[in-house]
Amino acid sequence: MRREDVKTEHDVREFLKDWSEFERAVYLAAYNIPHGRVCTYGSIAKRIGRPRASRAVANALHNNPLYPIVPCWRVVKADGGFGGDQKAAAGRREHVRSEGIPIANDKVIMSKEVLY
DNA sequence: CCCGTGACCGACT
DNA sequence: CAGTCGGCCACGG
Repeated sequence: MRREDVKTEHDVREFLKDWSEFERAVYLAAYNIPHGRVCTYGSIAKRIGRPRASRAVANALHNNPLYPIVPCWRVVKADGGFGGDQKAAAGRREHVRSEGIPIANDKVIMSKEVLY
């Protein structure tokens, strides 16, 4: 399965067959975040049944092999901020803003409407 | 198997 | 309300 041919969730599974179960779960969860919404590292962790693995979730997303098929930029910190080095964080922030999500003071304004 | 390294989190000053 | 601190956990060396 070639990266360029990944179009569906099934394709994502296939493409990641050799990755760990944990990473696969993280990428699949992120893959399902709808356009115009965001999710936190912690909630992704809960969603995949590892409620305390938020740091590991962040590590996995940092190595996202399916960008931009897996929209890792829609995953933010619990306070709406963007982690990582400034340059990359700013890039994800603008990407999120371009999808219509309200931002103030470099953070997403967390509301239940925008939260996935 | 131990150790350092993070795109984290919640509680507590 | 901004920092700090301890706990967390997958991964690679």
